[in-house]
Order: sequence, then structure tokens, then C-alpha cells
Amino acid sequence: MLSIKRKEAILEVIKKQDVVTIQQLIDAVGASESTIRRDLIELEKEEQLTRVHGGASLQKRRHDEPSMIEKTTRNKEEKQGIAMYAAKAVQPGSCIYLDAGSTTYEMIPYLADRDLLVVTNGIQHVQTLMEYGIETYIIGGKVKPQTGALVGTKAVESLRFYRFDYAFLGMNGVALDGYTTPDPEEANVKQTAMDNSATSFVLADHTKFDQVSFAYVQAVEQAIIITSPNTDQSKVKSLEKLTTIEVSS
Amino acid sequence: MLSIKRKEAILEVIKKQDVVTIQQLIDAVGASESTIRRDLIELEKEEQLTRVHGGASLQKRRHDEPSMIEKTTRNKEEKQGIAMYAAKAVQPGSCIYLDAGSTTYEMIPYLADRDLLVVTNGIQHVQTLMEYGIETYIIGGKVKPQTGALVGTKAVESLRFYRFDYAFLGMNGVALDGYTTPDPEEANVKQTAMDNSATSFVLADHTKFDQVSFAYVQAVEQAIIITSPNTDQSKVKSLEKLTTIEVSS
DNA sequence: GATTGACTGTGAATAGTTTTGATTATAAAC
DNA sequence: GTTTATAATCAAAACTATTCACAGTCAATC
Repeated sequence: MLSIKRKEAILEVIKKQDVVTIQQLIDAVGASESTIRRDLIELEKEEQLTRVHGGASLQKRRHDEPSMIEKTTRNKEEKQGIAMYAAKAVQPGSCIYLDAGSTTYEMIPYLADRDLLVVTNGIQHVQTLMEYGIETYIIGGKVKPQTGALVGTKAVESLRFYRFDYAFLGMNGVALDGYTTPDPEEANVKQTAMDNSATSFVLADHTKFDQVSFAYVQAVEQAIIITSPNTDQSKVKSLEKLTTIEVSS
Repeated sequence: MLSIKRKEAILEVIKKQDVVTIQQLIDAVGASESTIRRDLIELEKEEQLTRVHGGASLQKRRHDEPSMIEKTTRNKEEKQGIAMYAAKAVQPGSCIYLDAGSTTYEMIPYLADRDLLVVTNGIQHVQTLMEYGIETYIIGGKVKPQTGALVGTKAVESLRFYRFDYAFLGMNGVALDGYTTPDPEEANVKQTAMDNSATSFVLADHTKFDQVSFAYVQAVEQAIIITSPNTDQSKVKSLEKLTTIEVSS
């Protein structure tokens, strides 16, 4: 058996059970103890699992924390709930726009295997989208150093040539005044993405409500807001004439 | 059987199974072990598959963190020498195009602090460019899963709106026939980049000479070749009417 | 139109590496 | 201290690279 196949088999077993003994692997894979051991050492080096005395155990899901994004994300659970809900709104086979940012990033795992075409302006998103085997396009533009988002005239221009079934966007401010975000250049990009999308969703955790940031993006009614029950009800109320979806937890 | 047919057959088998042993290919294709091996070597060079001990597998979707690139890059030292030399050719304050690929990637450290504006089609390059504080633009387009390069119509279109002082490109084949590369879509992108650049440089280590790949990019005289002294002198000679720079080591 | 020689693609043989499983020594758990 | 797991070693097996020889192909030459 090819060593690469064997390793895949090992990972499969371990993913099912979380922990396995060497003996179980010997039986499952049909290789000698030495070989299994060597494979485990390599897999550990590749950070696919952790070896423990007597066998091996699953590492913390590496897909859930592929980069530094993970560690620095605040309100992660809340964002994940929102992201999961948002992803469910997508019909298989659609073309969607995925805005840069941590909340939209969380959607990626839920977008796999749905025959989607994803266009994004987030450099960070690309690698993860590829890992999940999703067909990915990226718009052009200037790379914003702090965030890895694509912004500027070039970004807006390249967006003009796409049309989306759905757009998913993060926002810093959600208020009656409209959606707002700190960077005017990013605001432009978000605006254009929304204009070119049949349906737009804004993903906003509770910290974003009643906030007004520097750059205006669009009026609130231009998108459906997806938020979590953590959000103060009175704040949601004030926007209630609009379509606001509250994720149940 | 014609070698092209054979390679197609090999790819077909491998696409079905993801991983194949040499023996399976011998049976499926009906050629000798030697021949299959040679085909696999070529197919690997064309980036259609990766060879593994005992057989071959579809290109692996590795996380292409820079560290990963470093480990997997062949002829790294040679490439670094070439890259350093190439970077020195750049006047401070210029706008340059940096093609996706491992050789051009090595240039990045030498491009820092020179007041440059870099446009690239390599997703991998972006993070490193940002780390070195280089002003970076990325062209739009479809993300090629195996390599993270941006290709396709959209990529070519977005390139039309840029003009460069210098373009630095990798190539799989450098021969009297011209520059060639396996993927036609990538060839298009390289072509356009060269067209929009005042001066183009092709970075080629010794393995690339006298090689002809599937897709034609440009005539040899359209770019200055930067190579290393490892390159067989007779091969360089045959191109000597053209500007070829040999990096001293 | 045959002959020659260079060139290419193929398969077989051989020399060189890597991988593997068995064995033995060392270390960790109880 | 006994048992069990891990690490280290080594020869056999499996795989790979290199070399060579053979058969076609092509072009130039006689």
C-alpha cells in the first residue's frame, strides 16, 4: 500500500474515533507496527494529529483554526452562529460574494460541497476556500496592509464585471442612518458588491448595533441583517421595519 | 501508443482514483515501467500531478504557508541567487509585476525598502509582500487551486489596466521556440503582463533550458533571461544573440 | 532510391535509494 | 519490578534513477 494512502487511512480512522491505539491502526490499515509508528511521527510533524502514549489522538480541528484570524477573533462563537445561519441561506449552485472580515470568514466551512462559485475581496479567505475545494475568484485591487482586504478604485472596477445571487458583508456600524464602516475605500467596495447582488446580507454581532462609523455604505433596507439573540432587543426593534433575521442559539 | 495519448490515459486514471501505483498504471496503459516513470516525471514538471514513492497522486492541496514553500522548493539556492540578482535590477520607485511562482517569490525580501509598487498574480506572494511592508496590488481572476495563481479572462482583463516598469516572470520552458508554460490560462496572463511592461525579465534555473512546455507565451527576445552559471553553457550559447544575464555565484 | 548518421522514444538491466517489518535495546507506565 | 510502549538498528524488499541497446524516423548525401 502506498504510504500516502496509508496516512489517509490513519487519519480517517482517527477522525472517527478521536483516539486510537497503535493496535487498532495495525488492524485497520494492515501494516506493521514499525510502519504505523513512522507514519504517526510524520503525521505529527505535519500537525495532523498528536501522538500520545499507546496511540494517537486528533489534534484540535485544524480547519477551525487555520490562521491567526482564529485567535484574534472576538465574539467567535456568536460570529460562528451567525455565519452558519447565513451559509444556510445559500442555494446550491449560486454565485456569491464574500466580503473580507472575520464573520464572513467563519462561513467558509459551511459553504463546502454546495457547488458554489465564490468571489471575495479577502486575501485571507482564499486559502481556506481552496482548502475546502470551493471554486474561488478574487477581485483585483490594492491590498490593505492591516487586514488583507482588497480596496480602492481597481477593486471597485473589477467588481463591476460580476453579478451575484447573494452578497455577504460585514459592517462596523448598523444604525438607522444606514450601514457604515471606518475605511471609505472599503465602503466603496461594499457598496458596489451590494449593488451587483440580487440579495445582500449583512452579518452583524451585537456589538455593531447603534454604531455609526465614518464611511456610509448603504441604507439599512438595502440588505437583510443577520444577527444573534445577544443583540439588545430594543436595538433590533428600532430596525424592525427592515428584514432582520435573528439566529436562534 | 503516442506519448500524448499515454499521458492522457495516466491523468484519467489518476483523476478517478486520486492516487495510483506504478503497477496500476502499467496495467491500465500497457506501457513498460520505464516509460510510465518517464511520463510521470514529465507530468510532474507540467504540474499535473505529484509523484510519491510507489506511484503518483493528484496535486496535494497543501497549506502553502511560506515555510511550506521553502521546504518543497527544488533548487532553492540557485533560485535565490537568481532572485537576488533580479531584484537588484529594479530602480527604486518603480512599478513592477511579480509573477506567481517559487523563483519570483524569492525576490520579495530583496524588494523591501525601495519605494516600489508591486502588482502580482500570486496569492502566496501577497502575505510576504505585506510582511516586508511593500505596497501591493493584486490582479483579479480565478484562483488556480494547485498553485494559488490567478488566471483566466478576468485576470487578463484586470492586467490591461496596469503598466509596469519591469515584469519578472517564471517559465517552465526556455528554448529557441520561445517561452512556454504548461497551463494556457497562465500563459495568457504572462503574455499580457509582458506586453504591458517596459522591460521583462524571465527567471530560469538550469532545468528550464531547452524545455518546451505546452503553451506558448512569447518569443525569447521579448525578455531578458536571468539564469545561473549552473546552466549548461552550450544551452546558453544557443540563445546568445539574446540578452542573457548569468548570475555569478 | 538506397545509405548513412543523428535523433528520439522505448524497454530491459543494473546500480542506488527508500521503505518496510522484524529484532533488540531503551524508556515510560503501573 | 514487571509490563507495556517507544526508539533504534538492520537486512530484505520495494521502488527509483541511470545506463545501455534496440528499433523507428527523418534528413542529408551519394
